[in-house]
Amino acid sequence: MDIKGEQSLEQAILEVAEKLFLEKGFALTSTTEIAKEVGCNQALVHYYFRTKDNLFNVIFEQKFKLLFQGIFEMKNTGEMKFQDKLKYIIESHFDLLRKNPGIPALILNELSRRPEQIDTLREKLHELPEKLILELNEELQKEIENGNVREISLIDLMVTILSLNIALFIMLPVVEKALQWDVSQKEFMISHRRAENVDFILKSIRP
Amino acid sequence: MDIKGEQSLEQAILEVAEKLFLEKGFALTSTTEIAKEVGCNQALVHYYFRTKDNLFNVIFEQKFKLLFQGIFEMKNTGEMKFQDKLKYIIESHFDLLRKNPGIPALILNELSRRPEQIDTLREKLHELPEKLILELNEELQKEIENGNVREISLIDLMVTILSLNIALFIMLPVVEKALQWDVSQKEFMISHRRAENVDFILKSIRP
Amino acid sequence: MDIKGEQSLEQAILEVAEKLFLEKGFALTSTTEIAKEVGCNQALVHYYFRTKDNLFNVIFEQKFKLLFQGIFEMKNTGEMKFQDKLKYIIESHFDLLRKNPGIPALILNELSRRPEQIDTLREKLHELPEKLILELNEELQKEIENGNVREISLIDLMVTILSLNIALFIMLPVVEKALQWDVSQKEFMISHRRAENVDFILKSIRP
Amino acid sequence: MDIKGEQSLEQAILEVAEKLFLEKGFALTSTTEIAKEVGCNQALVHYYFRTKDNLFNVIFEQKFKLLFQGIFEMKNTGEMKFQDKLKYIIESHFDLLRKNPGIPALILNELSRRPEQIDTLREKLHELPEKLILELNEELQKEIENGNVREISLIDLMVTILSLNIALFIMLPVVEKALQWDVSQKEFMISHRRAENVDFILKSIRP
DNA sequence: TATGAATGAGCCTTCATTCAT
DNA sequence: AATGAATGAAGGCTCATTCAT
Repeated sequence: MDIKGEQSLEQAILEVAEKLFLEKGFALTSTTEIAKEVGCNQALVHYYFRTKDNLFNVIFEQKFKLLFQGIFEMKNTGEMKFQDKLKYIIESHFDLLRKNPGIPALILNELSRRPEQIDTLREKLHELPEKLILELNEELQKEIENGNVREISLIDLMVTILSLNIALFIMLPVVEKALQWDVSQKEFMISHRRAENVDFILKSIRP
Repeated sequence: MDIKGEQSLEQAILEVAEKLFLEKGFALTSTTEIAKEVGCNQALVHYYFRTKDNLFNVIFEQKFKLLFQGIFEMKNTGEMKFQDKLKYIIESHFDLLRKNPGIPALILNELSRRPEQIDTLREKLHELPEKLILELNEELQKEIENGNVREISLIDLMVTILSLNIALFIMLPVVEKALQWDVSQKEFMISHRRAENVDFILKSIRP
Repeated sequence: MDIKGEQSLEQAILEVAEKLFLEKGFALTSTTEIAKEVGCNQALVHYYFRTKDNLFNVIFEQKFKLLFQGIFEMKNTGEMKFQDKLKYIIESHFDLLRKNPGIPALILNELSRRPEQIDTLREKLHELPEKLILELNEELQKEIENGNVREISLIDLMVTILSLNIALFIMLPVVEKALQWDVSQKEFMISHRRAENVDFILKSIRP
Repeated sequence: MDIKGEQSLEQAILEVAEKLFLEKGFALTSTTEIAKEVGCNQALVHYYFRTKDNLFNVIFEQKFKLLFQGIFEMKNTGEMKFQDKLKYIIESHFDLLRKNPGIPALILNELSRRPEQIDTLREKLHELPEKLILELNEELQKEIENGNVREISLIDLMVTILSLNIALFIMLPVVEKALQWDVSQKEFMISHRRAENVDFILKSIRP
C-alpha cells in the first residue's frame, strides 16, 4: 500500500492511529478502523499496544511534549531587543501549531473528556524551563521600568499569546468549512493572522 | 415525581441531554444514560426525538443560535463612544460565554468531529445582523480617520475578540484541573481575564 | 421449542444457563451459547442479567441455598431414636444431592476458581440453624454417656457424612463414563451407596 | 537464568503448566500465561506440545497414573495383620493425596468438563494391579469367615476409603478460605482427618 | 532450538433502534 | 403517552495457533 518500502507495521499503526485520533478523537476512532486502514488484522493493534488506551496515550504524550516543549524555546535570541524576542516567541509558537494544527483540539478535548490524563499533563508541565521564564520576566520588568512597555504581567501576556494562537487553530476547521474556503484562502488567512497576532500584541504593550 | 410541578418528560429529556452532551460530548453520552438520569424508559428518548442525532441537533442548534445571536447584540448603545461600545461588546460576549461555558467546546468539537452539521450552521450564520455589522464598520472607519484608533480592519478586530474570549473558556477546564483550582480561584481568574481582555484590546487599538 | 406454552424468555435463559453452567462450569459456558440454545439474541442475555457474572451468581446462590438449607432439616424427628435420626439426616442429605447431582461439583469448582464468591458462602453459612446443631450435639453426648455410641465428636461425624455423600456424586460422572454404565446400573449404584453410607456410619459409631 | 543448572525449557514449560493447570484448571490457564511465567516465547509452548490440549493431556495422564497406581501399592506388607494392612492402604493413599492435593479436583473436574479424555482413562484403569486386588479380596473373605470383620464387600470398602480421602482434599480449599484458616490450622485438620478416616473405617468393619 | 509477527475466531459488553402493547 | 422486550451491529479484547526466519 505504501510507496516507500514497507515500514514496520507497528509504525504504520502508530501513524494511522495518530491521523485518526487527530481527525475524530478517541471515542470515534475504533481499533477496527485503524486496522482496516493499516491493512492488517485488528488483533495486531492489540498485539503491539495491548489496549486502545495505551495506543492513544503513546500518541497523546508524544504530541503533548511536542507542543509544550516548543513554547518557550528561544534559540539564539540572546542579543535581541525585547520586542523582537516577543515577536520570535509568538511566531515560533504559531509555527509549531501550524505544523500540528490538530493537536490543540485533541489535547483540550481528550483532557476534559478523560480526566485521568491530567496527571500526565501536570508532570510534563513541571518540566517547563523555569529559568527561561524567570529571565523573560526580569527582562519584561526592566522594559517597563525604562518606559518601553506598559505595565503588564508576564502571565497575562503569555495567556493572551496562547489564546490568540490556539484559538485560531481551534476555530479554523469550523470557519473553513462554514465559509467553504479552499486551501489558498485558508493559507492566506493563516499567514494573515500570524502577522496580525504579532502586531496586535506588540501594539497593545506600547507604553 | 411531583404530579403537579412536573414539567413534561420531553422537556426533562431535553434538559438532561443538554447537560450530558455539554459535559461529555456526543459520543460519550448514551441514550441509555439520558433515560436513566431522567428516570424514564430508554425507548422514550427515541419516541420523542427518533434518533440520538436528532436529539443532539435540537440542542446543538439551540445553543448555536444562543451563542452567535448574542455577539452583535448592542442594545441601548446608540450614543456611546466607540471605545465604550467596543468594551460593551467584548463584555457582553464574555458574559454570554460565562453563562454557557460548555458551549464553545461543544460546538467546536462536534463540528469538526461530525461535519454533517455544517449546513445548518451556514444557514444560521446568514441570519447574523448584517446591518449592525455595517454600522459598526462605518463607525470604526470614522474613528480611524479621526485619528482616535489605529488602522485595523473590523474583521481582524472581531476575530481577535472572539479568540480571546473563546480561548479562555476552552482552556479553562484543563487549566482548572491541572492546577487544581478551587471555585474561588477559578472565578477570580475569569473576572481577571474579563477585564484583561477588554484592556488588552483597547490598548492595542490606540493610534 | 418448548412443549408447554411459552414461558418467559427470562426464565428460559435462566434454565438454559443453569443447565450449561452445571454441565460445563462458568468458564466454558458462553453467553453466546446460552442464547443460541434458548433461541434468542445474545444481547438479550445481557438485557436481563447485565453480565455473565451476574447471571451466574443468580444461579449459584440459588443452588447454594438449596444445598445447605436442607442439610440440617429435621422435620418430625422429635421422638426418634438417635440412630434413626442420624439415618434420617444422612438419607435426607443424600436425596437432596440425588435430586441435584451437579451442584456439589459446581460449588466446589467455582468456589476455588473464583474466590470472590467465598463471601457469599460465608454469609449463607452463618444462616445455618445453630439451634439444631446444638440440640443434636447434646443428644450425641447423652448417647455416648449412656454407652450407646462410641466416643466421637459431632463435627467429625458430620464431616464424614458430608464426605461420603458428596464424594459419591462428585465421582459418579467419572466412574459412570469410565465403566460405561447405563442408567439402570447407575441408579442401582446410587441406591446401593445410599444404604451403604448409612450402614457404614451406623456400624462405625457402635460402642 | 543459570546457564548450567538450567533444566530444559521443555521441562520448565511442563512444570509451570502443571502448576497453573492444578491451580486454575484448563480453561482459565492460557498458553500466554504459561509462557510468561516460564519466561519464554509463547510460540515455544506450541513448538514443544503442538496444542494446549496436548500439553494438558501429558500432565493429566501423568497425574492420573500417579494417583491410581499408588492406591493399591502395598510394599512390604506381606506379613501384616489385615487391619494393619488396611490402615497402611488408607494412610498411603491419604499421603499420596496430601502430597498432590490439587490432583483430585483436576481429574474430577476436567473429566466431566472435557469428556474426550475418558478413553485414555479407561486404558489406564485396566493397568491396575488386578492380582493385588484379588489377593486382598481373598484375605478379606477369610477375615469375615473367621469373624474378625463384619460382612462387607471389598468394592464397597474401597469406595468408602476413596470417598473419605478424596472428599477431604476436594473440600479443603473451600473450607480453608471460608473459615479463613491459616496454614497451621489447615495442617492440623489434615492430620486429624488422616487419623479419623482410618479410625472410622476400622471401627466400622468390626464384626 | 527458538522467536517475533501475524491472524481468525470467539467472547463479553454496550448501544441505538424498533415494535407490540 | 409511555414502556418492556427484543435485536443487529459494533467495539475492545484475549486466545490458541501458524509461519517465516
